[in-house]
Amino acid sequence: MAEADRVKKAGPRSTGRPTIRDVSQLAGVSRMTVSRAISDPELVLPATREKVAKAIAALGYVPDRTAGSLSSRKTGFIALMLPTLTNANFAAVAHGLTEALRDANFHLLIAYTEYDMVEEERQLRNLLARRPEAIVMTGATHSPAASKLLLAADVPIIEIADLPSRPIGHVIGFSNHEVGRTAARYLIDKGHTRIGAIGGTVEGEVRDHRGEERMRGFEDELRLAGLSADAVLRYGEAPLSYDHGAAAIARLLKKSPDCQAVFAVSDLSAVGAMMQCQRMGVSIPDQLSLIGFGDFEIGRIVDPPLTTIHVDFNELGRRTGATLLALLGEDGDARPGRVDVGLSVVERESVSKA
Amino acid sequence: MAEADRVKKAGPRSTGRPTIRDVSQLAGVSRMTVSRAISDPELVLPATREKVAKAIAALGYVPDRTAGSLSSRKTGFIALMLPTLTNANFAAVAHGLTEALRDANFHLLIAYTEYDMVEEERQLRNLLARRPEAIVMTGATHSPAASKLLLAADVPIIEIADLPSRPIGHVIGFSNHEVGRTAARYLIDKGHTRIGAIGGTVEGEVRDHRGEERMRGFEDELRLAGLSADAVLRYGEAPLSYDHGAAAIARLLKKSPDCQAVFAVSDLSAVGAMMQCQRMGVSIPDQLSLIGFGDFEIGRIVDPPLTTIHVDFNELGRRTGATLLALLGEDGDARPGRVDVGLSVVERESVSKA
DNA sequence: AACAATTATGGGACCGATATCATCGAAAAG
DNA sequence: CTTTTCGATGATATCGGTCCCATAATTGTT
Repeated sequence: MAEADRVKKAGPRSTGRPTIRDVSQLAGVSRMTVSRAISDPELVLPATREKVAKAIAALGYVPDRTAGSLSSRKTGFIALMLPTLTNANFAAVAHGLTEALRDANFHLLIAYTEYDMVEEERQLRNLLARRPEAIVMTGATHSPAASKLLLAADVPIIEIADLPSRPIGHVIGFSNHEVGRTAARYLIDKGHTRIGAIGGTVEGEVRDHRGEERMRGFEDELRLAGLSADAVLRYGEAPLSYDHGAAAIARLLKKSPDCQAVFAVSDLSAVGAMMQCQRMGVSIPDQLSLIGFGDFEIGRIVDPPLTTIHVDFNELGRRTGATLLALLGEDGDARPGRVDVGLSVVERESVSKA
Repeated sequence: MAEADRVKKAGPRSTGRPTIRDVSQLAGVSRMTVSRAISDPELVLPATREKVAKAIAALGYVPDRTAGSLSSRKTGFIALMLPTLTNANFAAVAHGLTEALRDANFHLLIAYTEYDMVEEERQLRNLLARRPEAIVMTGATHSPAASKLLLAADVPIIEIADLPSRPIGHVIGFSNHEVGRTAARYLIDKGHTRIGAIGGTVEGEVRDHRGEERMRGFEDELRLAGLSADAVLRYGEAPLSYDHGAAAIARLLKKSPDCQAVFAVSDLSAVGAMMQCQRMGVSIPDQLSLIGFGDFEIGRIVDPPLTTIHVDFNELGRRTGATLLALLGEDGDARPGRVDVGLSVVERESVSKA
């Protein structure tokens, strides 16, 4: 019988909370049996399992995963790096991921970069100290040091919401460049020729790389169509919101009063711009067409409803979760995958008909 | 000199990543010195510190907090239980908290109940296994088992966004009952007598206890004023959003066509209701006054701007963070505190003037 | 100068689980 | 009836840090 376990008392550094040893002593079995009864019940006789369950309930025992993690070298953590949580789409990703990982008993460790690469690196280091079993990064632009840390981490890495040409690991995303191009094409197809855009990357310092990518795609498509990109305005800093859009559109229209159509890199800016137009007596879509990005709920609510480019962030979160589960499950398919969840134009009424 | 540390090789169960032992051997000091150089540099001579720093950089060493947590019995985790992340106010709380805890090197462990008490209990158990140093619960209505778990956890507990009469630990919140009463009083003051409300708790099964509390406060105030609470409609289930408000207001106006003013337990429902009224040709505020709760950004955007009840969730998150830091810092003031962050009416234009 | 106090560092046990291998009894195979 | 196989359980080392106490070196005290 488990003699060694029966006599051992809690050491001086113990927390006082019941441990697996207390359970084993009360149940009259070894610690290993308790461990198995919890994490792999089929290996234990039903009668034994019952005894253990009783002891657990009697003591109010809650296993310590910190200890378990150290021993098994599996922490059950997934690191998720987001620009911010106060953005419905990123929140949706986090939500979808949590959902997908819930039953596998993984926990998400979320960190926010606030669109700052230095902060990203700092946060990454903190995250790494928790020994996550996989890392999910939003975007694909990292500092050299951060890239090095990621490579050295030796765990699956998934870059999401982007489609980098030189990815570090797996990719589940969409092309932000294509978003911009699609927006431009859409406005061009509607017959506009004086076309502008508002986004948040001030000259010289890029914070929101994905937003900047959308701006570039937009510009590229304009040029391809032989149109001027003069009315593409970069103003303010991420995170972009209503106020940004309002200020940006005011500037833009002052600079380029003949502008017929505008792409906003975020629906939030787009809506802010819309409000500002109302205040300035600029009618949408009659005097100015507006297309956004992100398909935020608010775009359905405003009047006129906002035409926008939709990406299924929920799907993105779910796909990421499923990939993670596959990666961390059985064998761990090592081949880095690349998934493009695509995008689509949601036609509503903020763009004038061709 | 550290002879024992110099010879020891990595064991068979090692991950292969550099450990503190590798650093100590390369730097020619003991493990403890490395540990101190990292977490308490003042205890180590600058020259030694330098040697350690070099070794750390050379190896790309990242400390393992799992091991550190086990040993020090300080995990650096704060558990945060939220109904959902896809709600700007809760996201703001999470954001504010993260912000406040960032420099103290704490990590937030977030779990979502989806407004389900059974799920809350399950999530709580999972959270507890991570040995958080404090637990932040949204709301104050828990299952008996959950309450027992919380009590037994033996760590500071903060209940937020509510003002329970029999709290488990610290409280930082506001009275949801008072929110309802304030809304009712406001509408009454504006001269309305046929007053209704829409909220999401179906008869018999309460999911959103805080929302239900707001409904009750609303009803209580109506009764106090000698008004009928017949037009208080419970419909649908949390989480409440636009569609809920739209459906609910349609029902309500069908049932009580003479209703003059309506309180929605959430701005999201209120905005949905507003849209539905537009579709039905009911003019706001001329034919129907509308007041919401939560002061979501969208309320500023819609037309007419939504009158609502504001609670500073940001402040709530910050206060919670500060309290946590104090609690986990020096001495750990044991007296459970109680903070009411209050509430205020944001007068906009969705309520007709008296 | 002798002794106490302080500072810098090291040695070893320990935190609470699980990996791994050993053991033991019962059932299956020969 | 022995030998092999298998299923259930146990003993022990180990994961990678930090706590606690010991020790050596330095500084301060009278």
